[in-house]
Amino acid sequence: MKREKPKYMQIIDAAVIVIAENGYHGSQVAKIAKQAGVADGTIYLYFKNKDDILISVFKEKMGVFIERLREIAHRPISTEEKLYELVKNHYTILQNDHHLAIVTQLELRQTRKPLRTKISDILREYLSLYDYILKEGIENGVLKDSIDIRLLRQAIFGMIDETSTSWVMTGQKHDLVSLTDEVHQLILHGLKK
Amino acid sequence: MKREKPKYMQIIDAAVIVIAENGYHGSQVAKIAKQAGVADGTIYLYFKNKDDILISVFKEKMGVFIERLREIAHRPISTEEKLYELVKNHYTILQNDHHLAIVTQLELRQTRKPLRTKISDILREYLSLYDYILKEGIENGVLKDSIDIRLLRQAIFGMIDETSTSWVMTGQKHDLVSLTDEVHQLILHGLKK
Amino acid sequence: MKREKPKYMQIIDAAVIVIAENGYHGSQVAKIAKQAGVADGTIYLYFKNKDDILISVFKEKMGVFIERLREIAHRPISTEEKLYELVKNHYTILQNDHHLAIVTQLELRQTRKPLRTKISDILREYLSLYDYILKEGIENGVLKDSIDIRLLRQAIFGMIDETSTSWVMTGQKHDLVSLTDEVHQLILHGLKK
Amino acid sequence: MKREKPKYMQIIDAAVIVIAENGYHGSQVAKIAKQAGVADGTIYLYFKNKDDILISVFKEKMGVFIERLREIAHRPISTEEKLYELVKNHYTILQNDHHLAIVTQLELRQTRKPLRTKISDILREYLSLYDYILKEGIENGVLKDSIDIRLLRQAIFGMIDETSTSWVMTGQKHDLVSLTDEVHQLILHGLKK
DNA sequence: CATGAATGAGGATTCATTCAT
DNA sequence: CATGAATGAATCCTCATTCAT
Repeated sequence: MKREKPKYMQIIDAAVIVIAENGYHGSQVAKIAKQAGVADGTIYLYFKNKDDILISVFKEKMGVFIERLREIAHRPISTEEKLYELVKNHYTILQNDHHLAIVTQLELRQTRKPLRTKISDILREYLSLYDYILKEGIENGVLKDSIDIRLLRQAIFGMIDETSTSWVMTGQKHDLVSLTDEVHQLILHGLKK
Repeated sequence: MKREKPKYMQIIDAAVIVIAENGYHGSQVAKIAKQAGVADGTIYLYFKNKDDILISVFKEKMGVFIERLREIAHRPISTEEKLYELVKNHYTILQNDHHLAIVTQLELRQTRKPLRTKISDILREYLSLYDYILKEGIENGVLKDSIDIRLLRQAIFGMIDETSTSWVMTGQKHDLVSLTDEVHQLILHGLKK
Repeated sequence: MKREKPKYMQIIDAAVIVIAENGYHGSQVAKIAKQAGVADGTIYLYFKNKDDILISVFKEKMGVFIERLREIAHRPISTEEKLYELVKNHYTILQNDHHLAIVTQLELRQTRKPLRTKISDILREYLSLYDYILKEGIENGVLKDSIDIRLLRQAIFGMIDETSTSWVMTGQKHDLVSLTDEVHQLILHGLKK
Repeated sequence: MKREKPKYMQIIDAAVIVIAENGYHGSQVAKIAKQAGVADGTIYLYFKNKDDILISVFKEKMGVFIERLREIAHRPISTEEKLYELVKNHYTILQNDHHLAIVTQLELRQTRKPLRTKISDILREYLSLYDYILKEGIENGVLKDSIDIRLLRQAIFGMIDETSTSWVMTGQKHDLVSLTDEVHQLILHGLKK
C-alpha cells in the first residue's frame, strides 16, 4: 500500500533523522532517499534541490512551534502565564524530538546566504507571536514600555535559544523542560536578587 | 610593509576579510592566500588545514574579548558595573570590526562536529570569565543564588549573542553599543515593569 | 481537432516544433509529450524510444521530399529541367516549414553512431532519385560520363545542403527558393566564366 | 621529464583520439584525462569545461587548414590552380589524420547552440580565405561575376565537405586525395558535358 | 489504449592538499 | 622558507523509461 504516508512527509522525516545523525554535510541525498525508502530521483519530485529539503524541514517543523504558540497567545491568561507557556512549549517540542533538536539548534545554523535568508523568513512568523504577546503585556502595563519591543523579543529568544543549544551540545542529558521555571523567572525579573 | 607582519597574522587577517565577504563556503584556500599575498602552499606552513585557519581566527580574535573582559572582571567595581562593562565590551569589539562581526556571528556557526567542538573549547575560556563575575555577584548577595550559575551565564550570553546576530543580519545599520543600557537593565531586572 | 489526427502524427509534429525550438538536447520526452497533448508514457506506445522519435520525424518528413522528387524524376522533361526542379523542390519544402528546416539542417546532424546509420538509410532513398536523374542525364549524353556518379550526386547534394544550412544558420532571413537559378547554373556549368 | 610536451597540446591530442573512437557523447572527461596521462582535475587548469575542449580541438586543428590555405592563396599561381590546391589541401589533411577526420566531419557537428556558434566563428576564418581566392578569380575574369560570392563559396565548401563526410562515413576506405582532380573539374565546369 | 508517478544510472566539476623545485 | 602546478575523491541532479492502475 503506497497510501500510508504521502512521500513528501516521508522524506521530511527521513531528512530529520539522517541530518541529525550525520550533519547536513554528511547527509547525501542518496542517504536521505534510502532512509525514506524512495529512489534518489523521487526526492526531486517533491523538492527543488537539496537545500530545499532543509528549508522544508524547518518550515514543516516550525509549523508545530507556531501552531501551538498561536493557541497559547490567544488563551485568556495573563502575560506572565503566556510567557511561561511560551518557554515551556519551546522546550517541550525540542525535548520530545531529539533528532529535531539537533537539526534545529545545530544543523540549521547554515551559513550560506540564500539558506540563511529563507530560514529567517520562516522564523519571523514564529517571532511575530512573541511580539504579539509582548505588545499585549506592555499595553496591560505588565511589561516595561521603555524598551524597544524588538529588543525584548531578542532577549527572550536569545535566552531560550542559548539554553536549548547548550542542552543539545551537552548531549541532551538533563531535563530541558524543567528549566522552564527558572528561565521564566529570569525573563521577568532578571538576575538581580 | 608586509615584511614586518609575520605571515601567520597576515593570513589570519586575510581570512577574516575573505570569509566575511564570501562566506566560509565561498572562501577557498586559494582566495585567502591571494588576499594574504602568499602562495597557496604557504598557508600549510602555518596552518594544519583549512579548518585550522578558522579555528585560529576564532582563537586570535576571541583573545581580544577575553583579555579585555579579564581586565574588567578584576576592576574594583560593583557586579552591576562589571556586567555593564561586559556587555559594552562585547558590543564594542564587534562594532569596531564589521568583518569580524560577520565571521563571529554567522560564519563561525559551523556545523561540522570537530569544528564545533574546537570552537566551544575556545569560547569556554571567555565564558568562564562570565562565571567569575557571576559567582562574585552571588557571593556578594547581589545576584540570585537560587538559580544554577550556568543558566545565568547562558541567559546573559544568549541575550548578547542574539542581539549581536540580529544586528549583523540586519546589515549592522544601527548602533550596537548604544543598546548596552537597555540590555544591561534587562539582564538585571528582566522584562517586568 | 486533436481527435481526428492519429496520435502518431500528433507526436511527430509536436517533436518537430519542440526540437526546432529547444534543440534536440533540450527536448525532453516530457516536453514533446506536453506539446503533443499526451502523457509521457503514451509516447512509448508509438515509439520504441527517444531516438525512434527523431528517426520517425526524419522518415515522415523525408517522405515528402522523396514523393515530390519521384514525381519530378518521371516527368517528361529534360535532365537540366529535372535538376532545376530537384533544387527548387528541396528549397521549397524547407522554406515552407521553418521548424522542419532547423530540425533537418541542424538538429538531425546527430553524432551517435546508431542514429547516424538510421538517418543515412532514410536519406539513401532520397539520394537514389538523384542517381536516377543523373544516370538518365549521362545516358542521354547531357552530363559528364567521366566522373563517378556517386561523386556527381555528392557534389549536387553538398551544394544544396550547404546553402540550406547557411540559410538556416543565418536565421532564414533571405529567400531560399530564389537561389534556385544560380545554384542550378553552378551545378551544370561550375564557377568558371 | 615533464618537459616533453606542454600539457595543453597533450590533452588536445588525447581528446581527438578519444572522441574519434568513442564519439563526443562517449568521451567522458576522465577518459580523455587518462588518455592524456593527466589527472581529471588537470584538464580544468587548461580548459574551462568539456565543451571548451572540443572548441579548442577545432581551433587548433583548423589552424593547420588555415595556415596552409593562406600560403596557397598567396602563391603566384592561377585561380584555377589555387582552387585545385585548396581542394587537395583539405583532403590531404583529413586523409593524413583519420581521427581528426572523424572528429571534424562527424563529432563536431554538434547541435547545441553555444557550441555551434563558437565553431562557426572558427570556420569563418578558413572560409574567408576561400573568399579571397574567389574574389581574385572574379577580378581576373576567370570566375563568374554574376553570382554572389557567398554562394560560390558555399558551393565549393559544400562539395568538399559532403565528399569528405561520405568518405568518413564509408570507413575512409578509398583514397580521398585522389578525388581532387574530379572535384576540381566539377567546381570549375559543373556536371554538364 | 492511456496515464504519470516512480525509478536509478551516470558524469562533469570543484577545491583542499601535496611536493618537486 | 616559499612556491603553485598537479592531484583525484566525492556528489547532486537529470531524464529516458517502466508499469501499476
